[in-house]
Amino acid sequence: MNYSVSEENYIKAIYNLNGNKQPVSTNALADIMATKPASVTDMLKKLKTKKLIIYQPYQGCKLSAEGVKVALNIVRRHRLWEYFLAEKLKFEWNEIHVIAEELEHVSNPKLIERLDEYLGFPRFDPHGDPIPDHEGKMQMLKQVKLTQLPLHTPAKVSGLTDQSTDMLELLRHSNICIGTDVEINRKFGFDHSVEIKIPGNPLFIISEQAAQHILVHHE
Amino acid sequence: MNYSVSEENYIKAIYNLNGNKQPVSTNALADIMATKPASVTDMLKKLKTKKLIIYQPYQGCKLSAEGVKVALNIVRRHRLWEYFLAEKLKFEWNEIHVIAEELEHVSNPKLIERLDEYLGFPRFDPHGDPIPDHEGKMQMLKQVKLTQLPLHTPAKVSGLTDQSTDMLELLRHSNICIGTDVEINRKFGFDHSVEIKIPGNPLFIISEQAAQHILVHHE
DNA sequence: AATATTTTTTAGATTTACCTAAAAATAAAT
DNA sequence: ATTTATTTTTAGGTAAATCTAAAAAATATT
Ligand SMILES: [Mn+2]
Ligand SMILES: [Mn+2]
Ligand SMILES: [Mn+2]
Ligand SMILES: [Mn+2]
Repeated sequence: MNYSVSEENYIKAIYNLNGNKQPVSTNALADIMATKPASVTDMLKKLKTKKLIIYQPYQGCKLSAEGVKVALNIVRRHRLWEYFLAEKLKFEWNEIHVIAEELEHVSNPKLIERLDEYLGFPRFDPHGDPIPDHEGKMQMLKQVKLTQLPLHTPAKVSGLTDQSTDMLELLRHSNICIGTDVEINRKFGFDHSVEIKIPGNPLFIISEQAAQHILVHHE
Repeated sequence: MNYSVSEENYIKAIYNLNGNKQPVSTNALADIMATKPASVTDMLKKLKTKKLIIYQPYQGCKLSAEGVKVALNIVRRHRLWEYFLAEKLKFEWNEIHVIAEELEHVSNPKLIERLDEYLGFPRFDPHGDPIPDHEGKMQMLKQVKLTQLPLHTPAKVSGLTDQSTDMLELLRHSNICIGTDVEINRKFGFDHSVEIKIPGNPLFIISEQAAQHILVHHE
């Protein structure tokens, strides 16, 4: 099957709202899609007839098994293009998302397989999110929030729970990227801010608010 | 300005029918766009109000100066992506066109400039067609048919006037691609076939029929 | 010049993806 | 248990891009 750009964006939005697990409300979807609830209802009816979602009026919607498959494919395309943009075209990691929003809809299957191969089958995108393989499987890491990392324990930044422009700006200013080695040098009880050590960089402090959105993994 | 995929495809089609020089008929356009003349008329009215074409009912259409600019930009994107697909993703030259048809509409200007840079500012696409630079300028080669290349004159294959599957098969069998260095070693008066020399390859003969569709440039 | 043919445009519909305003269903508060 | 507020759906409409069928204009043929 082949889906319109609009259908694909809805499917991906439902997936991003955890619609493969819990029901997603019409309003939540309208909010994310920057559209009106009435438009969402129209689209939900359409996606239901295409058997991509499970939907009963007033009950919210969830992705069907087929819907999850379609969603994972879009996510795969999105993240592979993000990797390409960052790795090959040297875009900053905060610039890549908008461009990948467009590229993800170019749906030639052979193109994506060749791109994957060309990139060396990366398993994580530049934001640390896992890239589904051609079967939709993706590798998960056991991550902890930076706020919960024990003192003096070397770890690697592997994800972000806030990927807003403001957050990315802050991180770039602090020289933190996905893959950066970090360690907590000190924790401040007053505001729960943490002092970070990055090899080769001077020590610096980050707020609890920021640190709780930075995921790391260690051992 | 930002144009729809449909508008862009029409502009490019007009350009490909030499609509920057001669008027293009409604039927010719309908033919190329695989649509009905009535639909073409609708679109021509729209492109006229956007000042991309010069159009009077029953008189055909031509691109305006702005229309040519837009067209060259689409052609630039198309050919850069074709180069990427062939050079980096190792697609065959006959597979790349359809994919580039989609990619050309991803219209982030910085993306295209970065891609151009990443590819090393190529000036010709894998079919030998010139790639407009960011200002719309493109380098033209004085090409001659291989049949008209003088004996023992080193030249480079730079274009094809027949891009059929059969032609490709023949060329691939003979190790001829765009950019291949060739030289005519001998011409046979009987059937006007020519013996070709490619550095590092054994000599071989090609028919006049094939040779007249291969464009080369020399000096 | 009159007629026939081809080309192009208009008229009127359809589909997709939106919208606003109002009605209906659900959830929360009294 | 009512009333009130929130959420969601229906009803009806718009704009883009297509279509078919019919009318009009331009060309070609007698
Ligand atoms: Mn998108
Ligand atoms: Mn990402
Ligand atoms: Mn196209
Ligand atoms: Mn080409």
